[in-house]
Amino acid sequence: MKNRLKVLRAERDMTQAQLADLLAVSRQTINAIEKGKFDPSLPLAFKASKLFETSIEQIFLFEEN
Amino acid sequence: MKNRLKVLRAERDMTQAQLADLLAVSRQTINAIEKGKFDPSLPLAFKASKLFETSIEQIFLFEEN
DNA sequence: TATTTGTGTAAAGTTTTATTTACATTATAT
DNA sequence: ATATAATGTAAATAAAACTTTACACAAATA
Repeated sequence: MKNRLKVLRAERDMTQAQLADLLAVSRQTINAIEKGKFDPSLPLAFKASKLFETSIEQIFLFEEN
Repeated sequence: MKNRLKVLRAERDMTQAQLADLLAVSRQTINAIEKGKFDPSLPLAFKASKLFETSIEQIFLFEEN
């Protein structure tokens, strides 16, 4: 699963730590998701979509397999 | 998190077991999600959205707290 | 009545997501 | 040049999602 978190952060001049705070997760979690180490939970994906005022589908790109 | 899986199934005359098969999870997982015992993973939410040809947001209703 | 089908649930175990602590590296600023 | 901020990563642990097996119950059906 790819995602646009890094770009969305950059557009808002936001650090991983700031995003982590806003989403109430650890900085390492944000880093791991950005680097594709694992997928966020659905609740976390929803929180990100609300924060960035867009849909989950516009942030996370699902790829089968 | 609420969801419309039961209705989406009913509209298609689909059992929990059939949906589980199509999403490649166990019947108990579908049941647990429908009953709100836990949230699906993001990949599973995506699979459901593709299967029902709609968005994640139209299937799963996020509620803070 | 007996059987089958669909659903609800529970316990034990595995896998995945997320945390905490910690340290290394890169870039920026003083 | 040195300090500071931001990022990458790793190991150990905790929490959540998911599996497997198993059983109970209600409704439909043979």
